[in-house]
Amino acid sequence: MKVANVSQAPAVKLHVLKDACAQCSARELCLPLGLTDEELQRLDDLVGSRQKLKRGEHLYRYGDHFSAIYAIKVGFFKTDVITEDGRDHVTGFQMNGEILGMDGISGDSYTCNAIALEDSEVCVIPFADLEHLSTTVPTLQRHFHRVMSREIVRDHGIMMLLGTLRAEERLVAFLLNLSQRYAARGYSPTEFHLRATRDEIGSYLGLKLETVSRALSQLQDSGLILVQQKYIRITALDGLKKMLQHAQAC
Amino acid sequence: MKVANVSQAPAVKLHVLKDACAQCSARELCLPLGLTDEELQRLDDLVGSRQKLKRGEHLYRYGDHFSAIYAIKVGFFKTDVITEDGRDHVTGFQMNGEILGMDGISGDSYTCNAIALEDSEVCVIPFADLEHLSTTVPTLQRHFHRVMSREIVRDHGIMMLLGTLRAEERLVAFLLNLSQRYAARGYSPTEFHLRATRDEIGSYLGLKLETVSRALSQLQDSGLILVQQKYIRITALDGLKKMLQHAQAC
DNA sequence: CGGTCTCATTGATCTGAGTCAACGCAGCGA
DNA sequence: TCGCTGCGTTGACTCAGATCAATGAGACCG
Repeated sequence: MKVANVSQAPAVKLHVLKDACAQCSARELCLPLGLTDEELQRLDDLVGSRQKLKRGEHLYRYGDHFSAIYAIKVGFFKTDVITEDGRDHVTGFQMNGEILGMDGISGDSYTCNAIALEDSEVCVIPFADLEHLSTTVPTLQRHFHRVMSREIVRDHGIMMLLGTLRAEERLVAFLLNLSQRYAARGYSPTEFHLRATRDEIGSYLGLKLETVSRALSQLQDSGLILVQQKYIRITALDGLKKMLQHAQAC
Repeated sequence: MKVANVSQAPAVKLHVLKDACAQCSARELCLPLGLTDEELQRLDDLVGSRQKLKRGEHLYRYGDHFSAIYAIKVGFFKTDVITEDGRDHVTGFQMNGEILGMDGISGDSYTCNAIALEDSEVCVIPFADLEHLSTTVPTLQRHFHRVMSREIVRDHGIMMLLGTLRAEERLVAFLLNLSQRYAARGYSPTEFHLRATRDEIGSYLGLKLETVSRALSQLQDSGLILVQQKYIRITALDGLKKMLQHAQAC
């Protein structure tokens, strides 16, 4: 019995390593950018555990005690905030290689809900450990700061979108953003499945679900995209991009 | 000549210290929270210099090379982004004790413009030095992460505002936010001068300047505030707060 | 396989905010 | 002092997107 356990231990360990940062397909987009093998190993050790979520499950909720950030290994998430008067608003959609939970750092509790929109898996990164490790691995520290900063820049972009674009333009910006992120992951930039409902997309873009539906239909009628429920195919990528560049003409 | 310089040096140094973090009125809101005297001294050394700006001057521009973040010592700023099609959008207003420039970390260049809305003074914090110091002062590292996270949370709040609130509610949220920030600085929470024009406020809130003007007039007619150009006096703070809580009833 | 549930589409109507335009006011410089 | 300029206010009209309502399309399940 004991012997069997010991002999199996290395196999288990090997399995863990196979899933770890060094082999992760999301690696390039996640934290471990430009680390040496040795540093990478230390990051592997840092990642406490992986966590699987079924579609619809919460990764964390508003008010939960903050102790970790999460790197999405596979899957698709949304984050939303609930206002005091009950309305909710989707603040973002996150896909593999992206980091969730940085909103929790400032007040030691999460300020939004993170919900899996499909079966997903995340790497749990205990935040205290990350801070500790980054004092001795400057590359990691630097990269983490970049990740947080990128989140700020991204949010500014959304604020701009919400503040200045019209309904159809918002949809176009949303689709182009997805396209570009899928491309960065080696997926098709012109063909993908929306994981979110029209309602969730509308909430994110500051529109009603009917408006989202109409805008999609209109883009289809213009011959720029093809829509079948959640399946989207971009048939004129340049056409979409031009819509944003010439937006002021309207 | 030489002797004179030498004898003056300490006096200058003293003057610098008088302005430094330990004595700064913005201290509590800025970076040096909960540092020991010795750590505070090291932060003082870190702050490379102070920089004065006249009203209307840029602290930095979109595309400028990033090398420092800025702590506002006195004054009031706005940040804005310009879209590819020429429209611009105000992403935030910053006051003393707040940090500017974190958008520049991710891409080594600033992604927005920071403009003084009144004569201002900032502390220049070379970012490389900050990162270096924070590897040996955990409190500083922690606090900096909190500051970045708070920026993310704040942005989520604005996204919610832009996505779900109606014009008048946005104005109310804006005024309450200013009120609360002035209160945190020991100024009156019910009486202050707007530093921004109606156009800038409108851009920030995703409204046109006429709508901002109308909404202010309407709030005044409702007896909640008093408006005289840029001077604002909140006469019913609770009334304003209730407007946001009961917003869904509309 | 029919019933139910969720999500999406489309049409008709309404309305809040945008647009256009006129006017007022304060500050500034000649 | 006057006229200019930038900013703010207010009114009349328009329109993009919200609202209300009906219908359709899958997915799931007993």
